[in-house]
This record gives sequence, C-alpha cells and structure tokens, in this order.
Amino acid sequence: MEKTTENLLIWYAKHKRNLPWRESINPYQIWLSEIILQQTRVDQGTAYYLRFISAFPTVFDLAKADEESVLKLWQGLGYYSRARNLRLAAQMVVEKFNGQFPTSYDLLLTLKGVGPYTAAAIASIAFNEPVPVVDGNVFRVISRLMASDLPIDRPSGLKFTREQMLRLIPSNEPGNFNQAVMELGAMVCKPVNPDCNACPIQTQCLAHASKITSNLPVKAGKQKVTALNIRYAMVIFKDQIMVRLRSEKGIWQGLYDFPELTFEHDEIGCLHEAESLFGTKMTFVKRSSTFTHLLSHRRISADVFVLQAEQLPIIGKDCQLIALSALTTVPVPRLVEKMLPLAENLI
DNA sequence: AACGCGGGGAG
DNA sequence: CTCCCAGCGTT
Repeated sequence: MEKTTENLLIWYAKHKRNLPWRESINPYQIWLSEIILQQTRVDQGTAYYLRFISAFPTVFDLAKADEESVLKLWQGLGYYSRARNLRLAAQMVVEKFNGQFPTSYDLLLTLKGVGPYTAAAIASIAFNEPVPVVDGNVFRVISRLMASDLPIDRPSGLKFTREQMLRLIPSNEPGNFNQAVMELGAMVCKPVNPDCNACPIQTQCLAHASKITSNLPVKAGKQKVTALNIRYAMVIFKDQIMVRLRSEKGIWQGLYDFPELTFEHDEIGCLHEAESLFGTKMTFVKRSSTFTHLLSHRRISADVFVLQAEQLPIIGKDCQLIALSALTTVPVPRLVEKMLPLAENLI
C-alpha cells in the first residue's frame, strides 16, 4: 500500500469528526446524508439529516410520504429538486429493488438525484466497492499532492484526479479512504490557509515541497466569449502565403496572422476596400471549402469568402488574392492559442 | 458543453 | 453589494 494511503487512513481514524451518518454503514442513511450534503456545509446539513431520519426512519417511510411533507422538511436547504428526487429515488428503491438499495456503483447511478459523486460515495462506504469519489475536496487534495496545474473544471483535470484516486484507493477499505481524503480537504487542506503542519501527507506533497500550495488547484473558469468580426487579406504567391506579425499591443501580441482589412461588413464594401488596397479590379468567385475546413477544424467558426483579382495585383504573376472574413465567437484566450499554429501551418 | 438550481460565506 | 461555491439534471 502507498505510504500516502496508509498515512491518510491512520490520520482519518484518529481525527475524523463524529457525525451522525458515520455511526453506521446503512446505505439508506449514507444516501440520505450524501444527498443533503451536496452543495451544503456539514454544520448546516446535520440538523436536516436528523429531522429526516426521525420523520422517515426507513426508505419505506420516505417512499410513501407525499411530496409536500418532504419539501416542508427540506425548507431552507435550497436546490429543492434534491428533495423531489429524494422521494422519487426512495420509491425506485422500494419498487424496483424490493426495498434494498442497489449495491453497485452502476446501479446506484440509475437512482434519481444520484450522480457520479454520490454513487461512488455510497458504493464505497456502504458496499466496499473500490470506486473513488471526486468532489471539491478531492480536487484540492490531489492537485496539491501531485502539484498538478491541470484545470479541475476541465475534462483533463477530472480525468487526472480520478486516475490518481484510483492509484491510491485501497481495495480493502475504499470507503474510509474516500472519506479520509474529503475530511483532509475539509479540515486541513483548506482552500485558504491550509494547515500544512498538521497534514499527514505533508512529506509526500509535491505542492508543499515546491511552496506552491496556495496556487493550487487551478481553475480555467468561465471563459468570456468575445465576438470578433475580422476580415483578412490572404495573399498567395505560388506555394507561399503572406502573413504578418501583429504588433505588441492589443490581442494576439506578437503572433502571426493574415494582413487585416478594416472595411465594412458587407461583401460590396469588402470588394471596394480590397480593390483600393491592392489597386486592381476584383470579383467574388466562390466560397472556399478548403479554408472553411481549415478554420472549423480548429473550432473557429468562420465565414470564408474568396476574392479573385481580375488582374493579378502587386506581387505579379502567379499571385492570388483572397479575402477571408472570420466572425469568431471563440473565447479570446483560446483563440490566441489557436492563431499561432494556424499561421505556422500556412507559412 | 452550457446552463439553472439556492442558501451562505468571502471579498 | 456581487461573486463564487459544487453535484446533478436538462437541453
């Protein structure tokens, strides 16, 4: 067993809080507590848990309650669909599973209001299935332990966290391990001012070793979407295409893209601007599936118009001029990442 | 992939 | 005051 796992289990056995739902491994009680604790702090949820257990001691009592009384008991907790799904799930357990909670992660997932986190929590705590939980605490502990800067709100960060938990989880007591990681996140490895001196895995913690604990976990956050309507001139000469280096100011500083035209948004304006810019008569001939494909492949939505000069302009024989109109709704930070390789491909 | 759900705490 | 939290269902 990993030293990290061992230290966590020993620490948990000694320091875990005495919470009412930890007094048994009855799946009904584990399930009820996990639903209540979704998006809810322990000190707010505890009183609700006790009232629910008192009003509905078994899953049968909850299944035959009317929705009104369940909602009344839930009053003040928020996210009321949890309460409605709670009753529906209880009815599913009674009707589809003969009153016995399903014992596997996959079957637990079929219950209303039970998603990947809750199914893993119940399966591991009540049925010893070695499936890792991933919640906010786990994201924090794992990203710091491994000094991972993968964004936890993106698929890459979720995948990494699951893999690391899978690596560390012991098959003999997965429930205690899952709870240990979450408890550590709640009590020691806190979002701000973590108590690293009290941490049982400080020695293994790569963030602590690099003194970057306060920078983790990393979140990509909501990307602000900015619409940009850009018209490019693409000047192609034989097997070469003209790109320009953007200035050091504004977006895409120092990156390559095509020469930008500043004309109005309709095609006629585009035509006139291009004609005066390049000093020759021009006309639209077709939409270019090639460039549309090039851009959409890179997840930039774009309209592409191809202009063909009647006479080949400035550069001379074998030169083709193309105007490319790109209306993008890509988050600016992402577009920056994509512009450089796009230009590099064409250079 | 993005949004809505809600009360509570932080800034 | 506004912003953010964090699992789940829906679209």
